[in-house]
Amino acid sequence: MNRSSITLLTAGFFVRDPRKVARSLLGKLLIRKTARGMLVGRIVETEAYLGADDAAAHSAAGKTARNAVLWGPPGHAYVYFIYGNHYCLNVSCLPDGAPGGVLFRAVEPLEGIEEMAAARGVEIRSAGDLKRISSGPGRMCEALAVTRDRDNGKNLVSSTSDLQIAEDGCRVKRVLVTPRVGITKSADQPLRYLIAGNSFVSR
DNA sequence: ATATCGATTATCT
DNA sequence: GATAATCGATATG
Repeated sequence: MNRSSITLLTAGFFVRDPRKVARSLLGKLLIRKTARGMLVGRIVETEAYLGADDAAAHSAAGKTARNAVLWGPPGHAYVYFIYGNHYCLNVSCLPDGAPGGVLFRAVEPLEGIEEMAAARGVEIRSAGDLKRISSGPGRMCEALAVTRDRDNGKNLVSSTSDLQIAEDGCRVKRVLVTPRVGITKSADQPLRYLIAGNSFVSR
């Protein structure tokens, strides 16, 4: 990570098909600013959820109070609570008024690793323990202290936001595409994107 | 190593 | 009342 050349993504980055956004987000940075410093992870795994023709998307059944952010302006956080235990973070895609999003499934911890491990209750005794910090949507949210109350609807490409998506010039060599994880509807579609060979992806 | 299961609650039928 | 874009623990090979 080249710290001197970190730049925020623009809202325009997200005015595209979620499949394009999901693929393009690989290698980008997810940043949480805290009073104690920055938490930074490199995005290594995403899933696209299409507004239309995607039974697995939360937007499939229409706009509700829960999923309204998916219809809102691009580059905003859609956070939902699942299985009575976990939060999951998405970013809204497509122009204001059109539903669509990308789920963040895993990041590779880069900075603030001690803080993130502590938030997860993970003790770092070996290199392998690093992989348990943020390899999975629920784990990643816990590591970055992402919750619905705090972050749902937040602009992720605003310089004043404490949760941001940025880039540092990192180039991803090869991308793997597989079916999405944990869904029952439209489970066969290849809409999960991950950096080939990266060991910080989920399961 | 993989398989199965319980936790726990917002949301929708 | 059923389900869910998950995780961690436990059981078994």
